[in-house]
Amino acid sequence: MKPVLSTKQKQLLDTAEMLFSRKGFDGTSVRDIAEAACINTAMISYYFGSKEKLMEEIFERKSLNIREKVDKLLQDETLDPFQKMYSLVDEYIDGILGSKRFHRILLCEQIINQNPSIIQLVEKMKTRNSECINDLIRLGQKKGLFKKNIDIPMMANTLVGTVSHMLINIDFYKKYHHLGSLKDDEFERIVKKKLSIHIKNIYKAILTHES
Amino acid sequence: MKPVLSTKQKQLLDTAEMLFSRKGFDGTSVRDIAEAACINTAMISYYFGSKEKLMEEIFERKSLNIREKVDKLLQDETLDPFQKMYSLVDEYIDGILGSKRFHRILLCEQIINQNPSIIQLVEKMKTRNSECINDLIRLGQKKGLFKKNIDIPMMANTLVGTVSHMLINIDFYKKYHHLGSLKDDEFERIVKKKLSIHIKNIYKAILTHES
DNA sequence: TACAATTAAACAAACGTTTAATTAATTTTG
DNA sequence: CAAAATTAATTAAACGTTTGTTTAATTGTA
Repeated sequence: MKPVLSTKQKQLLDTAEMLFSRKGFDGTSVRDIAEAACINTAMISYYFGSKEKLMEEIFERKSLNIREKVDKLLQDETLDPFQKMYSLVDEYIDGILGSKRFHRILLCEQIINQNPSIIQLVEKMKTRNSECINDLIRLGQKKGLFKKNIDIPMMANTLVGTVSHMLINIDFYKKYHHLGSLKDDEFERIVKKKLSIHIKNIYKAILTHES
Repeated sequence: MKPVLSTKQKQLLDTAEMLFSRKGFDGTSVRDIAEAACINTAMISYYFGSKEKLMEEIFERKSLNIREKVDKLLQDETLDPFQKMYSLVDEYIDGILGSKRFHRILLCEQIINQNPSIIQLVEKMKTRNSECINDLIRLGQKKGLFKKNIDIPMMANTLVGTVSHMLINIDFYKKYHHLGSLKDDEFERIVKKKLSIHIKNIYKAILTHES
């Protein structure tokens, strides 16, 4: 487990995450971060070693890991395979929209692969999360409820792709539905609900209908 | 119409696009670009005015605009609304996967909004392309083939999100399906085909089934 | 007294852009 | 048509900033 951080360290990580998500890693200077956090610039190297390692720290602390929750889902005998898949969908929606700033950074960082430690971390995360969907789908297939020949990474792709793209287009979405007057948390609730229904419909169709 | 470019100008734009898509705008220096293109650094300012304007030039020349093609689709009376939607899906797949480098830059740039001209350009592109899907869906609804109450931006979101996320995860996808030995163009053909079938299935389900 | 936290200043390197000089290409002129 | 004049293309060097990091001195705390 990662060591506990001081108030100032948390403040730096949080400010850095905020700036990285808005201006990108290379578009944010250590002076930007320090100034926004009202902390001396030298403290970043003092605490984390370097700007790169600060970024790694963010990734290590924020990576979405749903393995534990899926294990519980797999064992839960009160839920049928569909309900389990639906729970997974909601886990992803909550996980991604619940930490928008990190997942915006993640999106950029997946394209601009530079830091080897981060590449490795993301790769591991992808593999684990991919296995989760895999396990749940295999279960449904074993019970004869899901059809065979399902392109599992394509399923994952649509789930993460749809939610991630909402992250990018959320302002456009707000405008289109004339929801500008809504409070942020209320709008967020609606978006999550809409995404949830939408993706569950898709999953149901793909998992059952013959093509 | 944009003026014709010299060989060197095209070379610089192409090299810049390649580097921006791999290292990001801020992660790429003008010296990087010039060196990779074997052209003197000063030529970038000489030709384009600045690094920023070079980026704008890339966007102006590569932006995906499917309005024309959709207009033709709308008028084509040999196709039913489903076939028209399916054509749109393939247009997006070809458009995005056909210029991967630009669309990787676009993904990053949508998150890291900095350059006002590019924000405006992307906004316009989104609106136009969104209207296209809108028109096609309204047509199907008018003919009584598509169900009512379709969340159109959510449809667009799934289309673009799924294809864009493939752009990010294409190596992972290749590995998963053990297609590493395939030639690039052959693999690309397969991915496009798989995406096409997958998204058309989704669209068919959403456009017809009652939820 | 010792150790941790914090600071302002300094560091070399890299950044985007401009300059002034030179070479290449084109146009004008006799 | 060739020489001269003009414009365009290209170059190496320099410009002033900004970059991430380190230093050495100072303050706070146990």
